[in-house]
Amino acid sequence: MLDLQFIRDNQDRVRKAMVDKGIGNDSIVDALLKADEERRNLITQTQDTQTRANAAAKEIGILMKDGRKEEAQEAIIENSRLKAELKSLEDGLRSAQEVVDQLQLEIPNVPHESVPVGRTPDDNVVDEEWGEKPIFGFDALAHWELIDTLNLVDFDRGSKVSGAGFPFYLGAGARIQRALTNFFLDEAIKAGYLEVQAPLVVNEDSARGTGQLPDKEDLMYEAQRDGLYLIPTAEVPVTNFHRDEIFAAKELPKRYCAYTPCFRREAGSYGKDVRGLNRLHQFDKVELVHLVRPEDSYAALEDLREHAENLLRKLELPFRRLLMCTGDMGFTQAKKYDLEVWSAGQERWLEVSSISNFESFQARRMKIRYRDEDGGKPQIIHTINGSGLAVPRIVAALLENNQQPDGTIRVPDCLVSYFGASSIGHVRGSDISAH
RNA sequence: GGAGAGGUGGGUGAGUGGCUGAAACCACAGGUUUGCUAAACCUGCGUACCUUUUAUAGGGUACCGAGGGUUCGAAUCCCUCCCUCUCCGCCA
Repeated sequence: MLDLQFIRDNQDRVRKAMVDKGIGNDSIVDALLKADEERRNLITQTQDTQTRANAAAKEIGILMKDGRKEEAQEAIIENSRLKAELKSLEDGLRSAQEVVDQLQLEIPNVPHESVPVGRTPDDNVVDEEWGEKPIFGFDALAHWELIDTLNLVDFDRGSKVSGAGFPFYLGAGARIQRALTNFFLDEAIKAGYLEVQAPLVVNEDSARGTGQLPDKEDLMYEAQRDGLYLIPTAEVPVTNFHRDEIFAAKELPKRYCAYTPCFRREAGSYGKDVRGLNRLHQFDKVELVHLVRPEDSYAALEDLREHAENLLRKLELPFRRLLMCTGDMGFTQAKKYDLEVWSAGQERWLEVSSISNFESFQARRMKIRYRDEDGGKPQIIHTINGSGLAVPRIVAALLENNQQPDGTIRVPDCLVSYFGASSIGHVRGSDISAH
């Protein structure tokens, strides 16, 4: 949510943002400004009337105390008229306010000046590629084939028990995910993040706070009876942790890491895009969240990005970084990077991290503020978050990139102690034969 | 799930219809003074919005869990909802 004053003062930038992001149309801005003007007019009138009514009520109190009953009675009658007037003013104000509130939620965040203008994913800028794509002397398999051979994941029974996109992970398949999760958390803790375990369901206010509502209901599973949503990412509970709070300046920055399963309803496309571990309705992820002063947010964005990239380097996975264009970056972001990992069996890039600066857009909705050392009014903070990292796609890439001629999978050095072995399926089936 | 109690400013906590945006204390910030692992005293100290032809300034309105209602006037009375605590039951 953008500041109303900002929208008033920067109409052109806001209109351009909507065009560049390809969201709505700028008649919303006109409607908003008109409703806002009406709202402010009504506020002025309403408050003016209230001032008079308050004065009258006070006067009546004094008259009553002095025992001047008749004068008081006259004043009461007089004041009743004011009250009726007030009623209609308030009704008008309420509906004007509703219009403003609703339209304000329909205006997207303004992209940072460094963000390329573009319409489609093709307009995203590839910032950097790192690492060597592996070259095999044999036919490289896709991870779903490797998974089958090594019996790491059971998709069919997942479908039976829950539905498509809810797999069971078995034996080494389960353990490699646990190893990755622990590795990610430990790295984050080393970097100074505070680990949190968050609720996996949130209420409507929280979903609105981080921008999942309104309009993105379809993204989330809903427990309607209890008014709760399954979290699509730990970003939602972790950022809302500080909703409606005012920090002292010295308390910032706040940096949190959280491992949670993530639930996504998104229908998505069919075929290869959703094959295997590429796209699931439930997946594990470690999320990183920063709450910072406004002037620090772009440095924090780079810091988080660097952290996530280092994880990929340690995992020895080739990856590239995309700077997302205006049309592909989303409603709430001011600037966003995607990290994509090379998956050698499928010969495609898989998104494993999305790192965004929301500036004050989320924090304004959540009323997360801080007070500067100099005192003065509380100011809205900035929020940044990013994955560090999404687990199943890392597994997919790891399986595909590290497959060996003998059918085993090499485990990267950084994971060996977490995983407890230097390869998966070294003795064919030994990990899972017990099952 | 059953029964009861309660939700006031950063904290504790007064306040049962008008002079209370809210006492007091603590915490915090600034100042004075004495000086020595600090104390005493003074002052300040909620948020949002509107507005004043533009100010680290003034004026106004709203907010005492949330939303409605009664009243000329509500933190104070009524209704609904949410939350917290205690006891009982159940339970990883």
